[in-house]
Amino acid sequence: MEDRILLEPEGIRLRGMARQFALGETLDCGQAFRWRPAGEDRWEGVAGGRFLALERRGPDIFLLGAGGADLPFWRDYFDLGRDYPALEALFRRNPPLRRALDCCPGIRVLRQEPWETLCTFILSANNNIPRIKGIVERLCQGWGDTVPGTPLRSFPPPERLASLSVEELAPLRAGWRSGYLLDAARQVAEGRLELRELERLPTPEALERLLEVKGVGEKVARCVLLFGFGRVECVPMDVWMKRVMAELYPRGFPRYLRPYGGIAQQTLFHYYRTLR
DNA sequence: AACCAGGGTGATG
DNA sequence: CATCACCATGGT
Repeated sequence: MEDRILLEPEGIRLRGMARQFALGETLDCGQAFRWRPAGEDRWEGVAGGRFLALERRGPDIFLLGAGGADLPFWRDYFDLGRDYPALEALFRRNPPLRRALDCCPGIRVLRQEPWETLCTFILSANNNIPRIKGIVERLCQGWGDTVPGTPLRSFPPPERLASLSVEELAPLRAGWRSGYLLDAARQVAEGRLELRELERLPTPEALERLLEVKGVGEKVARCVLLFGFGRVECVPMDVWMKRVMAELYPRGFPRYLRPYGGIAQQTLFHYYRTLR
């Protein structure tokens, strides 16, 4: 894997990884909300306070503008250390998953920042993806920090939001979710919720703690654990996945899939949501 | 106009 | 534990 990661003047080249990194399907499949298309096989966005452009060139993926100092961050964010080809081989032993993979291979599960993930999935409750994106963008534009070299802004830190009122958040047009957002911000800002501490906890206990945040139920908590803490065994059960599980896996995932249920889920979710 | 959207809460059986 | 109205907003 390391031999595929090359530092070049333009940025970081991921040699031969296009096959295991479908840009559009990964960046715009409802796990992250700040990436936007910027041309053929090109996407742009902000994470961790940094701007990044991704581009597919033939078999390679380029992380344009990223240097050696940024590599550790993007390696974590894009889960570059995981052997996705091996995972795909495992998934292909399962017929429903094989059908989904034949249609849309290369979907990765990102490991985003816990705070941003918590907020965006609080905002996702009974909401649709385009509108979630709009709310998140307005949140960043309103209270985020500038990102060098771009008109974009970073995701606002908890302390920035903790001092606000629901009235001040009205421009977000997030509706009743604004109150939940503020509760989370205050818990984190006041040290009552230590996201760094959750990192260390076993998944069931981290889940319990997340459920204590207002507006966070089972589904949102599992999204946070999966997309923000890399707990790839977590399977968020939204309306789509409930249908998929009822129809295709009435007895749950087979045992060999369970350690990676969250990654399997993301491909199944995308397949059955877009192509049904 | 009614229904839906990667749900959650609080109040009822 | 299961169900249900309700929540605010925007799109069909």
